[in-house]
Amino acid sequence: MSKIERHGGGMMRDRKAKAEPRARSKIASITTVAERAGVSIATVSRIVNGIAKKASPETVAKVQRAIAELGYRPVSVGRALRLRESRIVAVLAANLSNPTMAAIAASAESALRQAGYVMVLCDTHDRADLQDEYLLEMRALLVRGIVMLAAVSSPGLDDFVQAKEPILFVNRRGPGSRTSFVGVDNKQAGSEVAAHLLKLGVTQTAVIHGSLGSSATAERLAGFLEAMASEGHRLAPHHVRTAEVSDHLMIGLNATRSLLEFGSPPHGLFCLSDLIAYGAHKALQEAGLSSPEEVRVIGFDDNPLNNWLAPWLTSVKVPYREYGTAILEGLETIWSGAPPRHVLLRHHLIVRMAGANPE
Amino acid sequence: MSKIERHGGGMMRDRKAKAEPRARSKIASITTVAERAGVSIATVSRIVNGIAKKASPETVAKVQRAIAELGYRPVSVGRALRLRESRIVAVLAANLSNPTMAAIAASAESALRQAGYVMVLCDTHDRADLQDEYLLEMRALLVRGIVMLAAVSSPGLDDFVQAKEPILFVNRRGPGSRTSFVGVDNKQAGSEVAAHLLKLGVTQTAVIHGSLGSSATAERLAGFLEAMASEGHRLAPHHVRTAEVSDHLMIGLNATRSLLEFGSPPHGLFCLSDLIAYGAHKALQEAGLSSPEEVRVIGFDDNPLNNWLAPWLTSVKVPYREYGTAILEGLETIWSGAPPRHVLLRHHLIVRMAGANPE
DNA sequence: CCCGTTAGGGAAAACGTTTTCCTTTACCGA
DNA sequence: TCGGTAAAGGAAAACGTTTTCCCTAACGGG
Repeated sequence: MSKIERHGGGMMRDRKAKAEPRARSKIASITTVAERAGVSIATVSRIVNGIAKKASPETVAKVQRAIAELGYRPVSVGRALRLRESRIVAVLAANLSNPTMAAIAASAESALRQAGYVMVLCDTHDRADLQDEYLLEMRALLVRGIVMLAAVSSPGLDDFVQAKEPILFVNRRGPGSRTSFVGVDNKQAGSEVAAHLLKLGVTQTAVIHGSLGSSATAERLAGFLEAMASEGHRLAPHHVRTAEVSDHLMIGLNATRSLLEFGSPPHGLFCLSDLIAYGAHKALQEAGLSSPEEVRVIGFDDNPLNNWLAPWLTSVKVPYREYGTAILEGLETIWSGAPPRHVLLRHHLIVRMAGANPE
Repeated sequence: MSKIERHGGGMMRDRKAKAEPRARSKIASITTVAERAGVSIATVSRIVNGIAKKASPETVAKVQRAIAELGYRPVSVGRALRLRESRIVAVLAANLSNPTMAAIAASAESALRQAGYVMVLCDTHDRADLQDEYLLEMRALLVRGIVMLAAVSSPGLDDFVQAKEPILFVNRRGPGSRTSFVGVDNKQAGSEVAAHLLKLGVTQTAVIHGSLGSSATAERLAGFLEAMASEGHRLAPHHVRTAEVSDHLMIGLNATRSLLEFGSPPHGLFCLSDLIAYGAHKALQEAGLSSPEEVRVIGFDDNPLNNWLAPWLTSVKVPYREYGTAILEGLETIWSGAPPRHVLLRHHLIVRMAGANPE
């Protein structure tokens, strides 16, 4: 205060009164601990980090007592600055309102936490500009790794990949071939769906998909179409549809509505995500078509709620729970300097046959 | 390398070969910018932070050019260390597999991001020990604020509240009365549900709830029971149920199953979360009971998927989307030093009447 | 001509770590 | 006794900021 008084008046102050770092309850720093234990901060640091052979048992005991008494915990920020790397891992998700992505993010959080990391979660809303902004922000945070949970292609992303930043791609592959990846075998899954329908004798099929910019979408579609074609069934162009909206639910609804305007409905409808399938289901209901009896709807992801709310929906289950550890391992591979790997998690086709009215 | 060679062999190394901070592509620091622009780092800092009246227009131009050329962005960690406070806001959620919490977290992320903050998201799994561990970790990160998205009571939490750490409680109230809160008026909502049922002539009702440790649960229940009682309807003890599991879906399933063992089913079933309602619905189906015709099921939260998958479920809609800005405002209130406030967001009862078989 | 003010900007400290050197003992073998 | 080595631990630098002082030059008023 006295320093401000010197000027004699408040008019001249051109910055906000923020002045010095905020008070907040003082927390113990390594210096406090060192003083209390009567050693140097170097020794405290070594003991905290378990560097052996550098302190006598008595010293270790002294220091640990001081730590306990003061409730000391190293300030990550100091460490990060010195090491030029924090214990933070960033997860950039394309769309957190998608239950599947949210579930994968949650799984990643657990796995990262157990390994001592902290997750920063960002929603890029599938926008290239936001994604780039986030990438820069994350670099400024000195994050230890970046997990792209469904990346969109963007100039900044290319730069980061080029610069060999530690990036792991999940579900959608990264640019170029030298990127690490965790996901499912979308193409294989697509062809399994085709096989399943054919086994049921369903040959009149249609597909509804979201943006083909996503490698996952493109691969699912390719797998399905190729498997169908190899059995002699080629889908008419108007049987492979999408809609000009970004929300998958609305894609399902709108695309199915317009699909039904083209003559007789298909007997099998492959929706490239569960959300699309929900939308499709609604459109089918509107049209008085029951699923799965009249139109067999197949989704992708297998939202856990399907067991409770969508007993009519056959879906490709992706193993959310396993994503967390796979992501962690993927990051560790990157950190170890090993060449990039592609890890494919096992999926399963969950077949549900219950009618819309299950009584 | 040469330093290691000195020892002549690998046996003696007692630390991992990590040695010095990792290489990574060198990113520009404030020093680089200062040198390039031919000014001091103090000047660069002032210009970056928009401190007026301290640099001539030409200097500003020079510096900004240097910044652009180098692609400089301040390293948050350095700033955080100096200010003893980062731009990170931590969100500690009780259960990220709950779609409602995930949605609120996603909403918070957007709002925080727009205000220039970065969200760290943690899943406490409703465990006191994990929550405490996270709290300490977040303090070590020098986070600017902590959002407790459904807190569990824990010793560490009490400490933090005592220490006046900037904590905002969401959905579940914090310990003591001097804590900031954002949520809905659970009690009022509970009584509205009662009123709704009574208006429909439904007086035989039951309630299924999760842990009563949650203030939200307790308030919803109290609101409902009191409103019922005030109209002369008291629920039998076995009509207010829970189940000894943590998963809300299973609570709904198990509690409803055992409820149905007690004579005639209620005509109205208030489930204190949508997930509980989904479980209840399944149990009702098993028993051959249709909803809403025979048993009117009412949920809470109104999962966005209800419109698509649960046309039989009337539910209290909480405004997810509004949580983000409310949370941001709540934090800003705390930071401004104003006394704690309780903000109640508007809820709505969404009435759905469609039968289980909507054709 | 002198004093006071202001604009413009630099030097340096501080934030909390980790790690590299360096020093001091103590001990052991020859 | 000497030389060498190991154990134990300290001093100090560095990481990238922000901010407090401080300095200089210019300028305006008396």
